[in-house]
Amino acid sequence: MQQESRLGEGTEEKITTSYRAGEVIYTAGSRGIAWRVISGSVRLDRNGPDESLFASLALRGDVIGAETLLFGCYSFDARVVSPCVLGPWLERQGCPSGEALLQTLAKVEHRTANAMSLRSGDALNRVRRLILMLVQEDAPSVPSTQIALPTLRDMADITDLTAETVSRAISKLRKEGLLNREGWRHASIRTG
Amino acid sequence: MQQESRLGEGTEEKITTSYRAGEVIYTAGSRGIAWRVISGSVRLDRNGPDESLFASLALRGDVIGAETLLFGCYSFDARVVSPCVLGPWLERQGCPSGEALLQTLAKVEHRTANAMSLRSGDALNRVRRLILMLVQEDAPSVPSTQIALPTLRDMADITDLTAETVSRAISKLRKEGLLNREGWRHASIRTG
DNA sequence: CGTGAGGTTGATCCAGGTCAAGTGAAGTGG
DNA sequence: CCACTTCACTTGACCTGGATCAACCTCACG
Repeated sequence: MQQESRLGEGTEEKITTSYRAGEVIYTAGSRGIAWRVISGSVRLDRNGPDESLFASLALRGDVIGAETLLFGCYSFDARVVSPCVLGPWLERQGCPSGEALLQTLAKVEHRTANAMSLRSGDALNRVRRLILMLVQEDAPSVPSTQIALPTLRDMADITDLTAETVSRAISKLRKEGLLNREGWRHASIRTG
Repeated sequence: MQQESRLGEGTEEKITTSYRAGEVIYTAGSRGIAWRVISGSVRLDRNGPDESLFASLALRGDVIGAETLLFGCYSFDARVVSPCVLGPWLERQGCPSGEALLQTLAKVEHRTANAMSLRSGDALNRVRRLILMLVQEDAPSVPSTQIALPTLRDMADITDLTAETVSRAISKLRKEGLLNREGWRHASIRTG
């Protein structure tokens, strides 16, 4: 957790927290509040008996840790995939409204379908879909935009490939012209 | 949809509907209510631009079609994987309670993690996990139990394998002794 | 009984896993 | 400011698990 800032936004004041790539936001079993992803991306992992397994990917607008309102603690580990900003969800305590919950529920189901699609098809398309997903959710409808790429390890976990295969896929995407390298682990993407 | 029955259950009367394997419960875009899965299993598919893609698997206790309360129509296709019984969810209309929605939300996130785990590891373990998932959710803590196996096609879609590979995996599981054939597309499973 | 959909099994091929040997960038201590 | 370390990424060579293609079998149902 790097910084906290108070931003006036519309009529209400919001508190947000920025996280850097690789940071742990929370771990399963610990206590805390539910968060909304303002920007960036977060991976949720189920820490199974043996090791930690990728469970799903939260992007801008998604709510993470909602189960804490029910169980009092988190069910998953949350780690930053690309630098992100979080804000508290449902600041005013008490019984959350049905409407907000229904929207969150619909979003989670959509997110599930997206995550599953990242594990179908060949390596090149999985990685392409992942990168487009990260960009489009962050900055929709811009012809060319910048992105902070996740680590190969994260992309490999998400797509169920190896880091080597992801690296090769990204090389191909660069040759294709989808990605242009822009410094260390940053790229610009052609979305047109 | 094969039959409707009214069952006294506790103090309240419930209406349930039984579906046979392969039946379509609803399609994306159509109107209807939200359902709770009483038994059996249902696959939800996103009908993408090209073809229908597996999005997630609903088991006993899961709610499907909740998005209809928000959008007025379904977002996914729902098809029966193994014979199932559904009941309406939130019979009395109006704003659903926060508690019930939170539970449903937590269940969906759990379901996502389960579905993702069916697309990790080698073919044998994916199929094994799928079968154990279908059994455990249906009849927990029984040493040996019966199961109506889904079609190879369904199992292949869910695990992102081919039908041939699933068939070979099931043969191995039979040799292992996990599965015993009991007639056409039925089996008993050793859960001890 | 005949037909068709689903399941099984074998042979072959290749995408991606695995192993290994680099390279480049960000730090770190002198 | 510069060695030195370290971690992430890259690239090559090889091998294997599962896809693909094909032939066949089995049950359910009309």
